[in-house]
Amino acid sequence: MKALIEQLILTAARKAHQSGALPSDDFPAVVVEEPKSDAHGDFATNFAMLSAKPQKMAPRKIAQILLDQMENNHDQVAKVEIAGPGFINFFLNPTAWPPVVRQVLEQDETYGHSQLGRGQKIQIEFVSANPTGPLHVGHGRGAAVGDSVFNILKACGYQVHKEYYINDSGRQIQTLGRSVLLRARQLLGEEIVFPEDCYPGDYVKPIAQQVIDTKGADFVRHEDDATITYCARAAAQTIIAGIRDDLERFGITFDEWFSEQSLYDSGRVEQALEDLKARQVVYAQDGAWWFRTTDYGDEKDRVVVRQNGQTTYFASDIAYHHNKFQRGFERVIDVWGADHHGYIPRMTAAVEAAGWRRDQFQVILVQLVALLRGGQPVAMGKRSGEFVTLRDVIDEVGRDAARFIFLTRDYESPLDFDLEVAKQQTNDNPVYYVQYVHARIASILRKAQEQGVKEVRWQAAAGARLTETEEINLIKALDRYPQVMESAAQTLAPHRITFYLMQLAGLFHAYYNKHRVLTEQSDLTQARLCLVAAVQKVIRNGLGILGVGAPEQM
RNA sequence: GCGCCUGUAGCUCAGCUGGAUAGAGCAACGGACUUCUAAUCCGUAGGCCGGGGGUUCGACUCCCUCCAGGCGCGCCA
Repeated sequence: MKALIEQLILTAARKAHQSGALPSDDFPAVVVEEPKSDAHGDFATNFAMLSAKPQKMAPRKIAQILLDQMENNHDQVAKVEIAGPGFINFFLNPTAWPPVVRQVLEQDETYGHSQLGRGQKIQIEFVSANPTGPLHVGHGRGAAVGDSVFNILKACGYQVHKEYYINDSGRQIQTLGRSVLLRARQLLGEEIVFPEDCYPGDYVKPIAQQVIDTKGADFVRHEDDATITYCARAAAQTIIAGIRDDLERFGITFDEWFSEQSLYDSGRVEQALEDLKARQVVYAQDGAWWFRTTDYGDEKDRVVVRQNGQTTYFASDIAYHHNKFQRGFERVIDVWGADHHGYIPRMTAAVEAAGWRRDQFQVILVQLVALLRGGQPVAMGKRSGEFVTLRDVIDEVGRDAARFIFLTRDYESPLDFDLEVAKQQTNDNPVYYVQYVHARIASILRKAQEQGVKEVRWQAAAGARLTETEEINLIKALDRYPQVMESAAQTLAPHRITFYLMQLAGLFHAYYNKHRVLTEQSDLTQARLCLVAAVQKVIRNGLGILGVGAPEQM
């Protein structure tokens, strides 16, 4: 509907220019918005105001010229008027709205999809938690955001690939191996003071037991590199399997699990470093190799190969990101925890130094999550050895509530996740508010069937009976869904879908309480059944984007 | 000290990349179930958009500055 108004304005402007009424053909981008106040019509544009400068004319005068060109030859538009400093307000004919319902019903699960992305290849990487322990709530937020952004981009015609990067190399993993080894020896009765830098969590114990069971007690008595490496690999494997399991339970699967170690094994890290050397952006100093990231806006240069010859984490990350682009992705999106924001400049440098544009690399910085129970903070952190895992949260509050809550906030703002609130089935916890709409409509449809309604089919004549204010409001909201989706894709903002759904749900509940769908008049009943069926589809589609289920009953 | 994020109703947050009189939920108060699910709805009340400057027809939105909170500033990952 909005597109129609945009066309109307642009056409009028062109005609006005051709007839000489407007001197310039330097038109601003047509921006059509939906005014907050009904008094300002269904749609409004500031086109005339923005044209004031290029046309060297008063905004209201330009508006009048455009109006003259529009005539009133469009049956969807009832009235056009000039208001305030030069807004042009459009009032639509009430009959313009009902056909939207038909469109929703026809497009069904593809309603809201678009070709915005034109098949652009995007890689999105998220979670990528180190395999040194189970996932916590912070990872859950990143997972919910990443997966939802993936869904949005996919729906908007991008070719998206989602990936989990496994940090299965480096010192951290060795530390994990040592932790397992020491735990194993403790299990065998040895008195060992557990070192500060090792992982104290309970999840290490079963892994240690498993090593003892498969390799025997003698194996773990030797603390040599081979033994540690074995323990590390075994632990990482087990933990990754657990992570994968938790994510699946959270409704998330990846197209690819990408191993850091594989970058070393295939020589890609070395290759990436050679590339940087060839491009003369690395230099040797103090026995280490430095990447001149300051050339690309970083505040200091960064080490890629340490004095001791070992590469840094940054080095493999460079290799990984180069690899992403080499695989043909035109855009790369990383979802990181806010505590990693300091790495953006150097990663951007790495992308740019290798010849890609900096705007091809985007980082979604997800702010931290504070876990609460009844308003009181729950102790977190791996070092404390005891923490609430993502799995605990899913088990306690449910997958749908958890995912929805993670997306009820812009990811740029910090989130308090209160377990008590998440369990409550009140409006403090709007997931049920939205799901309830779906269930309610399902119930109406069941009831209709019981009453002998064979099918729900759109018919224009009957559709014209949708004239109640609440019905028009609902249809307008349905009409807006594709735009919300596109704006969510453009700004990578899944929470817009969440808020849209809450608003749509509110409109439906208001309608439901005021009007009956199943009436004595069969054509009116048909029209209303079509309307609510359309609402149900949009709710289902939207919840699907968020990774939340749409129940038939509650 | 420097960088990033945040600051909007008592609380939790939106505000559609600069639009008209700043919105929603919770909490408070008052109402609505013989009806398709009351996990719902209707109404009332609630504001110096952290402070101060600037940009312009117009600023919660953009720029500068100050204040407050969170996070980050390793040859760690």
